Amino acid sequence: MRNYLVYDRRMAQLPGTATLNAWQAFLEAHARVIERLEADLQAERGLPLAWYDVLVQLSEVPGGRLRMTGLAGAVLLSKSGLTRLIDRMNGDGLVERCPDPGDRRGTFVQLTPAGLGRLREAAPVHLRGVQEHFGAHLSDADTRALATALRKVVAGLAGGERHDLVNPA
Amino acid sequence: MRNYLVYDRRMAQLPGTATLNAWQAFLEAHARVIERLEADLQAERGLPLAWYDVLVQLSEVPGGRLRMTGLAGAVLLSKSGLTRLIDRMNGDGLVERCPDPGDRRGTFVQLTPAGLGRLREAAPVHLRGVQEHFGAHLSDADTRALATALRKVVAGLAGGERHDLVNPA
DNA sequence: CCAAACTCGTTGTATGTACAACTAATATAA
DNA sequence: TTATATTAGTTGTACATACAACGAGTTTGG
Repeated sequence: MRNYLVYDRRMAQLPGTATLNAWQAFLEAHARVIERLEADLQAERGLPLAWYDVLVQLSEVPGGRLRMTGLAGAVLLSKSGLTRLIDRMNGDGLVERCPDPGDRRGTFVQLTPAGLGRLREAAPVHLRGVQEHFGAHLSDADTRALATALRKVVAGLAGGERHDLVNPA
Repeated sequence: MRNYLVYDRRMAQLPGTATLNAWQAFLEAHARVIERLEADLQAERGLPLAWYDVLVQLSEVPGGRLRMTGLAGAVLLSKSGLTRLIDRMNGDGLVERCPDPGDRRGTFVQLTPAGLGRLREAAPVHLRGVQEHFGAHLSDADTRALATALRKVVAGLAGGERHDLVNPA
């Protein structure tokens, strides 16, 4: 029986210099770009990046509404984190909570006209920032390579969930 | 007078689809990989990633000591955030505060033997995670392209600080 | 049907982080 | 030399987030 996969994993278990260099650049680029985007959006439109992210997710779905759990997944936040975030955004009138008639446990978060307005104001600032602080420094080839490589990472993580070897499902 | 630079910037002001794809992949990859690394290190060694980062920074400098401000910059934390983090790590005996004899305002953060021990235990877990969740999914070419591209982003940000056009320095 | 198991969202609580104000020490300049 | 400005680090306060426990609603198996 071939067991090269096990062997390969042992060989590949520790990252080499090239991987560590890429990892370090990845961390620093993320921290610095996010910091800049957050500062720009806050300074020019008074909007935290997390709020912008919620507005974008809602605006991209038909009806402008999502369930709490779905939205939490989309913006990479915990359920409780999203509850509080939606509290704050609701306080500012950017979203509303609506009951889900089909499942009375559930709550829809609905983008309001005011929320859409805020998003329309903020989007040019944010997109300019993405270009200025990220895209502008990359050649077309860089951009393609980056997207390709990082999609592999995301796909690999999704497919590489931890398995319980003692009690396999 | 040639003003194509101004023209170019206007043309390039908004990101195209390719840039947005790369940006989205970048965000998702970062969130998912960090989440996994944090969970692994916490589960297997009871060490938050932020603590690990401090230990690494201290271990990489001769004498195992850094000033608070320098360390704050290295781990991308605010001064006050670092004060509290060092409080906690000091409480666990992993670092110590030592006065700087040359500048009595200053404080050195000194890695303790216990801190070095924790780092030595944790490093294999963390490095395995970097390989498993990040490096393993990339070809050599991917890895090189990633490092190259992201270093350009970091360099571009460093050189592209915001200037105050009204009150130039 | 009904009871057990599950799911949805919120709440209590703890942790972590930032900003602004503060104290102490040092550097600068008249 | 002293007054002023600058720098290092800590502290008060507010905000943001996570985890665990919970109540309410829904699904599932018998």
